[in-house]
Parts: sequence; structure tokens; C-alpha cells
Amino acid sequence: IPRPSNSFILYRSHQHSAIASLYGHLPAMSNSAISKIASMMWQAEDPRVKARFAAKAEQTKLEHLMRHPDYKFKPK
DNA sequence: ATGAATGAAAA
DNA sequence: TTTTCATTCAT
Repeated sequence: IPRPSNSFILYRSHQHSAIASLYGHLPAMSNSAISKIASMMWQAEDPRVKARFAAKAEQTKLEHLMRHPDYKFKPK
């Protein structure tokens, strides 16, 4: 049972397709490069959009709690 | 398994 | 305060 995604991870997933289709044919455009781009977009992003993803992260978090009431994050 | 990033949660 | 692990998928 996986952890709930945070706001940035949600944002990255959301933008992944778009970024991949823009740069996808370039061999240097790996997922790590996409992460860098997503990061810049994230920093530059409209605060309202950030807020929307923050809200989505909360939603996801609560959803996770509902579905998996006894889940505990246990780093090694 | 690694790389890349941000952030929540645990240690 | 530092570490882990969530997402993604070609190497």
C-alpha cells in the first residue's frame, strides 16, 4: 500500500504527458529531466494553481485514510 | 535499481 | 534536522 502523493507529485503527474509530448522525441528528455522542468513550472506556477494542487493533495490524503484506515508510513 | 524534483511524515 | 518514499519510465 503506497503513500498518498503530495502536491508536487500530483502536479508532476499531471504535466507529465504534456511535457513528454513536447520534448518526448529528444533522447535527453528522460523522466529525471521532466522532473527538472516540472520543478521550474511548479516554482513559476500561479499560486491559485498551486493551491488547487494542495487541495487535491489533501483530498487524496483523506481518501487514503478512508480506504486504508490502519496504514502507517514506515521508512526503513 | 537509478535519476530528478517537492513535500509529508517518521526517526 | 535528516531520511524515506510517494510519481514517472527510459537506462
